[in-house]
Amino acid sequence: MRQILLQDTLSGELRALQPRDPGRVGIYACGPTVYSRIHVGNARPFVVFSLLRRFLAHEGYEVSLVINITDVNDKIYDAARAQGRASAELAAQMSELYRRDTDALGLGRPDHEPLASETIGPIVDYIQALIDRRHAYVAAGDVYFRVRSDEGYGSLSHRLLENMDQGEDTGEAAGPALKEDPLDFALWKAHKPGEDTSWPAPWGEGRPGWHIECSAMAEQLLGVGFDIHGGGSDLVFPHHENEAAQTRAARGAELTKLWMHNGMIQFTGEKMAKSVGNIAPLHEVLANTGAPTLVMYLISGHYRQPLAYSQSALEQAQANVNRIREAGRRLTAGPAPAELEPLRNSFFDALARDFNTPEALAVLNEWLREAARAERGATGDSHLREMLAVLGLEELLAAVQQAPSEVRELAERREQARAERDFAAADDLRGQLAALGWEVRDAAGGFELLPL
RNA sequence: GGCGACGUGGCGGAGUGGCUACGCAGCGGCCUGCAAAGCCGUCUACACCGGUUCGAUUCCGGUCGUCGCCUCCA
Repeated sequence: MRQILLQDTLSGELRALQPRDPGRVGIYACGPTVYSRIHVGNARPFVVFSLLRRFLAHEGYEVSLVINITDVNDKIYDAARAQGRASAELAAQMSELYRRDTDALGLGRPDHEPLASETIGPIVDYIQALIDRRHAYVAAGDVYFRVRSDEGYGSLSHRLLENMDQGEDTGEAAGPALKEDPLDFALWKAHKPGEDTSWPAPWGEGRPGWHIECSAMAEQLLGVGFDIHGGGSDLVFPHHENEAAQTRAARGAELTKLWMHNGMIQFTGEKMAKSVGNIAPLHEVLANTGAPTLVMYLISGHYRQPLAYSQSALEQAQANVNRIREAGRRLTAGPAPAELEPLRNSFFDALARDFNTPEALAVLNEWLREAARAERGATGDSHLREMLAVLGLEELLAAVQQAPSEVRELAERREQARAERDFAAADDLRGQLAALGWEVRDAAGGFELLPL
């Protein structure tokens, strides 16, 4: 087992992973709010944490990955209302599409995908605990968290309360100020006319606020003080700051041991976001590029850095994917040469240093070069298979599909023409093959047919 | 304004106090009927200005620029 270092947002430092329960790692990552289909930016944390899980499993850990689905939220009410639909129906549909869209990444499902709407009981209990401990108060059916009652508030996002731009909508029209302090945030929102879902609670009918669901769901599935909490860097404040505060206040313990945040996907110079409108829907991109190319694109930069989205970036990823695929074809199934072992190890060492996928890919390239250089007869593919599996790119080694017989026949005829040095006919047959969607290559012992 | 991060060669993108990252593109060569694929070799760097140091792209300070958060947001 390698020592695994990860950048922790709270301390701002690289920290060694030391699981709460030896050999077992619990990860909670914030998933989408389901009011529309997800985009490439939303896919980044899904991919990062799915691959991190693979790497940790590779290193011998038993991993439990939780990615939640927020299915009760203002945006869902708004979107459903605009479409004249029930909010629960919209949320259910978008949840299903989210699963389908992320399934298409080919990385499998998280171990748990809790829904806010199915965790109401624990959420209510959580809020009650906060009220009992005087960290929360009821105001006209709402319940608010008393931010100044948490001494640690601001520590995760590294900001001081006095520096906070208390971004309350100054809208006097917003009604009477229910909060004791503008910094306080809602744990529970009283039911309002026009909202078509609500649940009973000791302080009145309503629904949970955004942040409390994560504290509750994470605790339900992983307990307090689990190993890694992740999500996009845009969630550090206020979402994760609030989660941390809630758990500290309710349980007297830290929610997680390590905070891990991925950088934003940028499109047209700024963060890809629904609110900006610069969206590339995941399912559309996947339909065009295929999963390996998109995954390659996402791991071509370090997870903490911003990553620019563009056609040319996808083309680069496509080229990388093709090169690996080509290289894989020249290998044979079986153990890799012992002299390539150091490179295999360097690959995983790179991932152990804050999940440095670009560095790992550089090592993988070296492995490919050495494998090609050493190529005498047959080089085993075991290392490559192992490395690609951790990156979620195992399908690059899938066997090429067999060409249909009529295609093979054309290729045979072309071989014949070449043997007779009738190159005009040979080139014509190559054109015919291309028209059928097959590329013919002259190989050492004959020809090779590859789908275009 | 506050907080956090970043500015690397034509492009993408790691990393390091002194030693080729890596990939794409380019260039030269090998292979080849042609092509594709592949192999070998190779050119373009560390925003700017100071400081520390025998030596800085790498540490410190400043300048300029960019991004994220401070409001829903992966």
